[in-house]
Amino acid sequence: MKLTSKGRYAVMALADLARFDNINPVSLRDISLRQGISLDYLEQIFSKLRKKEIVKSVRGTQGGYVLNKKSRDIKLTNIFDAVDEKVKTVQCKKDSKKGCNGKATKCVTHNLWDELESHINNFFNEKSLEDLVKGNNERRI
Amino acid sequence: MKLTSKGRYAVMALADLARFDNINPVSLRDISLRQGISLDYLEQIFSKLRKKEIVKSVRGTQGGYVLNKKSRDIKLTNIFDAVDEKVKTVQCKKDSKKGCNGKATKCVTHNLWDELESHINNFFNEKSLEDLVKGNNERRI
DNA sequence: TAGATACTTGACTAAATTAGTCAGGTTTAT
DNA sequence: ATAAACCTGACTAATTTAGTCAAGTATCTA
Repeated sequence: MKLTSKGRYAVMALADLARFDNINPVSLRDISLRQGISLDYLEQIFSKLRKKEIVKSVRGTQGGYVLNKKSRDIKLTNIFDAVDEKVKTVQCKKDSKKGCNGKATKCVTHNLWDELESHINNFFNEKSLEDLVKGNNERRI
Repeated sequence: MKLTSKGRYAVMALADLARFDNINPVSLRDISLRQGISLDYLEQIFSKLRKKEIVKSVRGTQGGYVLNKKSRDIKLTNIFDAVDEKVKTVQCKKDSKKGCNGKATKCVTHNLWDELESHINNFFNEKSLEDLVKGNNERRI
């Protein structure tokens, strides 16, 4: 199971976007400066977010990105999903179709990871971008 | 945040041990065969489990490993801890001592990861080896 | 006491992943 | 026109993982 910087950056960037996009699009350059994330890396991340319709892009001068949904409707699950940040546990090898590791039965840990996975997913399903921005007033415009 | 095969193997191996150690020590060779885990890798893992006093070793012919505590008293947290399987979220860079990424304030995601971390740790603190073995009757002696 | 079994330790490594960088575009407001 | 900003794909250094390999030491049993 992994949760890496890419996921964190995506959340940070979107939280930034949620606070600063009122009317005008927000440029990645601004986000890069404010959040201290490499511009090139942000571009990769936003490319994925756009494909999943979490943000919209506006090209050209004065362009940038805008949220494509209300921040309350963007759950962390959606974000992680978009950037391929899979919250998945280690899989048992499925040599046979019957059980784990080629055995006839499920391995002892099988249900455990399933349980954990739902546990974590529940957590991320509940949290929206709005929750994050509201709950944490870093705001200092 | 990571949860890799090492942690899963440790749990599988200990669950195996919990079921088969009645009087006699269980050899890693047996565990290796039953669970399909490389013997050499198991040795690394058990070396760590022994140092944390989760198992005891018995050398020589007919030797092997024995649980050092009751399976009800071995929590998954203890196991992961022993094999350096840290359930920790991505850290913010602490350039300054004040906040994240050298900023004066905490980053938006800071509390989020803390929350998630406790969420997961709670889960692992509750589960004991006994729970696993009981709940999942792969037993087919 | 010889030999086999099994633990013990440390060094090494191939493959995968991460967290980016780099280079070269295209679009559009001014 | 030109600069700002999006867009895309290829590349890479560093790290981690999931082991393997080698060379032991301890102890039981014949």
